[in-house]
Amino acid sequence: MVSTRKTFGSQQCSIARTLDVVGDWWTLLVLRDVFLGKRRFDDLKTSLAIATNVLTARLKRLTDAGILERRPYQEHPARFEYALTEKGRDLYPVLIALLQWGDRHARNGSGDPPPRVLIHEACGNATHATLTCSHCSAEISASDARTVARAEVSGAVRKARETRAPRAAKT
Amino acid sequence: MVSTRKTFGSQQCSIARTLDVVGDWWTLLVLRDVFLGKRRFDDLKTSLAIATNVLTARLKRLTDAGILERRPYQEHPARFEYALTEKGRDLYPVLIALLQWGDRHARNGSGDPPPRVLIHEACGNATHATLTCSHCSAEISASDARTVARAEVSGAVRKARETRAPRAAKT
DNA sequence: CTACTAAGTTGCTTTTTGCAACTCACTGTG
DNA sequence: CACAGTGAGTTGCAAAAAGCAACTTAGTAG
Repeated sequence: MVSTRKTFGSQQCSIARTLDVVGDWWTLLVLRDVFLGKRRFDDLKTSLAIATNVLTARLKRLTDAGILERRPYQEHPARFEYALTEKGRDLYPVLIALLQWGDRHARNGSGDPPPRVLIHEACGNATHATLTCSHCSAEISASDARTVARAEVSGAVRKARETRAPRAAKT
Repeated sequence: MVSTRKTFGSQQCSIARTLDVVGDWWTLLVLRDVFLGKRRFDDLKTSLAIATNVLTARLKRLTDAGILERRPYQEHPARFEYALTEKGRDLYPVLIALLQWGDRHARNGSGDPPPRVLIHEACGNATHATLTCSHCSAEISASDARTVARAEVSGAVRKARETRAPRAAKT
């Protein structure tokens, strides 16, 4: 069917499972457009220059996955729009992370400034989003975080508490 | 050519350009493993159960893109390892965002707890990373942020400052 | 009744994957 | 040095997706 050539979904890894739902060429771009407010088939089709069958398949997958909700916005010629569910809205950080990496590292050769700027309306500023620790509010980077298997958790936390930054041993 | 069926790279959008480099089935999983400390061809191959030619292609693309650096770790049988460059390390937020979404929303049916837990070594806690505004340090969510074209920036910021949350008009 | 639009389907061609088998360079062992 | 062994790939081929264009269905506007 549409899905998994190698079923990432069954892997024991949340990243793999996320990619299983959302990790192909078009899906994240469709979501980008939905976050930008495009919710209709034709808007998406035009904006993405995507083949209709592919768009159909993506919307179906996203709807099946509970990321989008398909609902009619008019009865008689039965027209539908696709809105983000909460599950879908939770993908925002992923999009923002991609956006910011692109802004910093994927200027298309010509050194243009990034075409879109992130505005945080709550505070009214053009902003730059950072990933911060829910505990200490410091920015998290690859060098001071790591993931450990759940089973090792208590030990790992204890270890980190004792020795403060053991720089992840080998891994 | 390895590349782009529909050249996202040329699009005026940082998300599209990022996905152009990193947005296919395997690439992010390869990076996940590199972040977990796997740096050798065979480790990656085994861990991902990926076909060698596909892995070769991915590593080459990532290396060409400046995300990984290929360097010899021994001379005589000329063996190489792949290390993250700074550009590569900057993809960490993307992986974390995917990880957390998966933890919350892509439990594989069985309701298992997420298999890996994020530890912030600087503070020693199992943590949950949030996206926060570099200005006001508040958490950023889809509903209180939006992106605007660079050209409109000064106006948009001014508007947001004045009216605090105009909910992104139409787009 | 004709033209037109939104939202898809269907069918067919071109690309990409996935897989297995093969090469190449070197190692360590006797 | 002959010989099995290993890491890092290539090459070739069958199968799966993606791209493209034409067709359908349902309803509106004139």
